[in-house]
Amino acid sequence: MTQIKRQPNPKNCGEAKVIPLTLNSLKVACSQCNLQELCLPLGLSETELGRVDTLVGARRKVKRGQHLYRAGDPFEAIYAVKTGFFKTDVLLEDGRDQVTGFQMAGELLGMDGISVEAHTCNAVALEDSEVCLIPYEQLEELSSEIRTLQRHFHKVMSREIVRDHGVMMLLGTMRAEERLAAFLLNLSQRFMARGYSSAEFHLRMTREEIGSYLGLKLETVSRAFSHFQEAGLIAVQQKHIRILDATALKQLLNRQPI
Amino acid sequence: MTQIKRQPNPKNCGEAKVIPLTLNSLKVACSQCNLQELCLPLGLSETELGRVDTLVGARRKVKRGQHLYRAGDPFEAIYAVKTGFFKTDVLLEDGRDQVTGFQMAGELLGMDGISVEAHTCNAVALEDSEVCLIPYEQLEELSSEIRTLQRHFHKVMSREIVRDHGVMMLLGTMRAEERLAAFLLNLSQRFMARGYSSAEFHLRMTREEIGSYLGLKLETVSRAFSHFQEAGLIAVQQKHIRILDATALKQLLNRQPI
DNA sequence: AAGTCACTTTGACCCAGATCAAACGACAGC
DNA sequence: GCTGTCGTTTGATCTGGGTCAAAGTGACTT
Repeated sequence: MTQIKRQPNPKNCGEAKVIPLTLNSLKVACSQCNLQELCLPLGLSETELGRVDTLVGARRKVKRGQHLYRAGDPFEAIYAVKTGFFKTDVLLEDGRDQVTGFQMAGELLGMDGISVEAHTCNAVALEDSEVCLIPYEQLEELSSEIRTLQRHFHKVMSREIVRDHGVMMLLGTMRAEERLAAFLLNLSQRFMARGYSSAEFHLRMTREEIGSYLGLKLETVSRAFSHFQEAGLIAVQQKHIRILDATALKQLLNRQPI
Repeated sequence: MTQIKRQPNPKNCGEAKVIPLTLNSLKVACSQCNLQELCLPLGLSETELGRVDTLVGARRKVKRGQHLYRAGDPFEAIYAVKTGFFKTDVLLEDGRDQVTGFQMAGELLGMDGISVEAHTCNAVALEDSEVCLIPYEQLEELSSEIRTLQRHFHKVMSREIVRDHGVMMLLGTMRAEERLAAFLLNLSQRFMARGYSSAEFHLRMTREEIGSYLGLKLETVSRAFSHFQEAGLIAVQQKHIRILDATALKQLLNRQPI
């Protein structure tokens, strides 16, 4: 039951607290977690799951606006979102930045850090959140013993690569409204997979963050929302979204630009 | 010394031949390969390297224009480029496609296939090429025994994720000439790492393929090349590129757009 | 209750890059 | 050598989305 040492942090603000593992918190470790079908332990047997419980060492609360990790932080663990919502972003030297993804419950964060043993992007909570720490050293150890875990971890990383290809596609070939439609449908589908409504949800991110992710300016995102609303595809009120015509949204994607 | 079964292929054209492992081909397995410092076996000991030799089962020649694999093909192996040059691309239902990457000697191909046990993109040789087959089942097996190999494989996948983030950045925030400058500098650096000139090289891909990768139209790519040439940054003659002022190219990237 | 602040919407205008079109160059096959 | 094909360059024009600006909308503070 290893607890990851907190990284030393010059400024003492904006950082999250590690919750040491107690009998109480163990109750929500993987074998009892209702996210297990979406998360790392997918497909493990009862006994294997028991061993993964010993891997997931501690949980950590991250308040809205706080960083889970920052680019440059030493890489020690990957994180599974237990509750809440995160964004990851990359920062260029010249100040430009881009949101590379949004993560919700059951999704993993931090795999970018393995390559150079340091995180290469920032992870910020968009609402009060809680994550499970998965110390990487131990994950390696356990996954060399449990083949299913190794296989599944590889799949998770591979899925991340495939997801990134999808974003590249979106950024490289789609027009503004297609990008937003794809984004909404993707969110909708992920909320559904978690048992929430696929038709009605609350955006945790600002128009600017959506724009950054989609390679658009916030005004363009706002205009696209308004246009979708006028066309009767969705109902928007600030961050509250209701999808009225999912089929039409999907058709927007399959339309040839020429 | 396993040989991967060739996938059944309806059309018998455009597919590559598997070369069974012979005593002769063994001479160029990993332990004797001058690419080992760029490829999968990086950082392995002598004895570990010997075991990896038994993993890399066969090589396969792929002629220019042929597919190494296609989206939808069952995933059985990843590939290391031995010689030559590849592109990978994704195809959307509506016919739009995008190049997601270019791969040269020492680089790995096919990790996108792990996630759903089928390839999710196409890999096409841009010149006559040869790849080493790394059967995935055996890679899993061996990497659970050799910790260094496991670690290194994770790093390779993680590096792919980080690379994709770089492309997302490029597509989401950079202007046409910045994208092309970034592309040229990246190629230059990769040629250098392989012992070729970083200042002078031959593009294996068309303007259209560059454009697809960079989210631009081929005309825009061509115009950017011409503009770089007028500005004395490079000399272009068809696919032959000479970088005259790498510093200026780098400065193009660090310039604030506002 | 009023003020502040962060986010969003909407309008007017502009420009980078797309589109359309035509000419040009390189190379393979006959 | 000629010819067809494919890729590239260059010009002219158009437009989607960026930019700039101002007003609107909550939500939180005092």
